[in-house]
Amino acid sequence: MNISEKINFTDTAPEDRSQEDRSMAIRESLRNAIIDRRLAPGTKLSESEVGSLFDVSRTVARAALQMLAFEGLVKTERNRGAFVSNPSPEEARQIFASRRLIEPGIVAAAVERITPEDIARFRRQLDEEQRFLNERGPAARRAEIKASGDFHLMLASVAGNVILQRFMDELVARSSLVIALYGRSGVSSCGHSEHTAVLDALEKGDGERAAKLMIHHIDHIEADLDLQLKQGSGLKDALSLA
Amino acid sequence: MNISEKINFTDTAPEDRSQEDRSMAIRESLRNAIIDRRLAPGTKLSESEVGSLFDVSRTVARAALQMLAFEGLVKTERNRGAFVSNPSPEEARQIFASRRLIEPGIVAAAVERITPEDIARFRRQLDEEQRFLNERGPAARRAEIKASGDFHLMLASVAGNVILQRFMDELVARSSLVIALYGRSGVSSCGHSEHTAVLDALEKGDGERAAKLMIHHIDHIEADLDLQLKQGSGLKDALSLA
DNA sequence: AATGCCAAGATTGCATACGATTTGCCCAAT
DNA sequence: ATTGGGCAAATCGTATGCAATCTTGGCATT
Repeated sequence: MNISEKINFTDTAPEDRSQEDRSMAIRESLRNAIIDRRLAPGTKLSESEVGSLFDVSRTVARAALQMLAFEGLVKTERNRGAFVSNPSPEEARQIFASRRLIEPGIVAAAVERITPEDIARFRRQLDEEQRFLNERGPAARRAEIKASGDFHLMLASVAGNVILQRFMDELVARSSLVIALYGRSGVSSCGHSEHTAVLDALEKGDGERAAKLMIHHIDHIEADLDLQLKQGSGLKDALSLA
Repeated sequence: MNISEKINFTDTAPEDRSQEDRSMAIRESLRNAIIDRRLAPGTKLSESEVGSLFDVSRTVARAALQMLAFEGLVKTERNRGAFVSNPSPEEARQIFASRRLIEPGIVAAAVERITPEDIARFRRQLDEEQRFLNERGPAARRAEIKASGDFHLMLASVAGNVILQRFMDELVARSSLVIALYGRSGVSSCGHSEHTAVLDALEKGDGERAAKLMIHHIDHIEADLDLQLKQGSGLKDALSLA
């Protein structure tokens, strides 16, 4: 099984100023492939394979994998390699608990700083989201998941706290993995209407309401998951070893 | 100027099971050196120097520096090297804003899970903190800052969310840097009595009150900073370049 | 004396080589 | 037929070498 066809090499931002760091570009590309499920959880990402795919040596491929490991998107096992993370139900719960804690604060900060231009950008983003929602096929599904996460990231961006923004980057990415593994209804996973409701409250300057809506939204996402089932890999988990 | 004397090679945990990863040990050692100010902000950490200090090649030293860069403790400039971070006042504000958001949630989670054994551990920790507070000299100051941060980390640990725990790891470490740069009264920086007050509320099961006390505590730490002054290095900052 | 320029030294970015560890397979022995 | 041992392939961990880039010191010029 080759992963080459799963990678979209045009992922790198067009404004790729002077190849700042090639490992960063590789990280972005792999990140995108993981969060919209072109790379399934458990997939092995060997250093040499990644390296030859991007025409770099193992050194720089390794750096990219280390970064992904740091943000929890891949897990590395010593002398074995890197694998796309397979978050456990417990991990999933902690991810959403963290989001429930952080996102209301982000909303509260955003309501103070959001501009009409921001609102317009959000509306465009939501339109696109809607578009993918109406389409069929796996590609549209992927795009929808991505767009849905982007809404939360845009919110973090206008909140203006780069640290929280980075935390959200990680949480949204890992949420995508969790939804891929445990999502049940799938399409309705990240209710589009709830995004617009949050945005409406923000536009009216009602931070309280926006924060409440956001919490409900996160609750709904988590409620759509089936976190009871043990993941299939079994044994290790069944025996709760390692 | 040699940094070798600033590093404490016994930092690595005694339970160093089978050298899991040498770069991790180096990271820990450097981290500790940074957060208790043996390495001042702005200090250059060259790959070869770090490597020879720990008797490893540049490859593994580099990995350690990359990890530290990821958690914001060092900044790397392309083709120039890695430097201990020099957080700006704005960064400092964002760090404390993040803590104000996250720590009350951690306290709320901790009150549900804390055990009498945990309480006893906390009391011992606070006693030690007090001990350092009474001593004089830079070594005691450093130990006090470290112990004060450890209180917050222990809290995150009993809260039981490993993701938030990692976020707090980063935030506490960066806070130490900020206090080193902008702290004014220094010793009273992280009021010891406020820690005991939080713990008392936790012991009584009063999560509401503990969370409120924690917010006030964070406010006090930040209020003790002087974030108006531009950092001394001048010029670059005065012109707000780079 | 101050400024601009150039070359030498130092340091990083990256690739590659080699040893160590793990995995998988094959074959023999029970 | 199943189990156990051992060898081979694959992959990772680490060191090191080379090219590119940046810094620094000195020298010439204004």
